[in-house]
Amino acid sequence: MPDEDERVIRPGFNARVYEVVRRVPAGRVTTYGDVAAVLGSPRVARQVGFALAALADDDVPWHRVINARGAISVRGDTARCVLQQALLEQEGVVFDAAGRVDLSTFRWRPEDD
DNA sequence: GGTTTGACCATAA
DNA sequence: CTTATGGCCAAAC
Repeated sequence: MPDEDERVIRPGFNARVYEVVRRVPAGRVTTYGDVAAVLGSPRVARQVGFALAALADDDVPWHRVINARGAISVRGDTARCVLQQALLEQEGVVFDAAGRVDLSTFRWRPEDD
């Protein structure tokens, strides 16, 4: 009975989120739902956001994770939203007038890894 | 160990 | 197009 993972990271879920986000290449974006789906359940999208909220590692490109609408979610912290868009534009991601990203172009999937 | 919350998502109006 | 409601799951209190 396999209770051991390849990399047993303590927190469990949030660590897996970080692993997936680290795989996102520069110039691409992914959605919370996609990350959640990779982890096993598309319903844990909220948890993905929560995990990134508690993030403190500079090794994780959290700014490459946006919501399914292609927009940056802001829940009380607008500063992060602006920073995120700036970082993405630095990597080549383009925002439209509504501040949204064309997911058809920049959406990244693990299979593309 | 139950309750609350949360960077979401899908559907309905 | 926007706004409102339900749900789902894991971590924090």
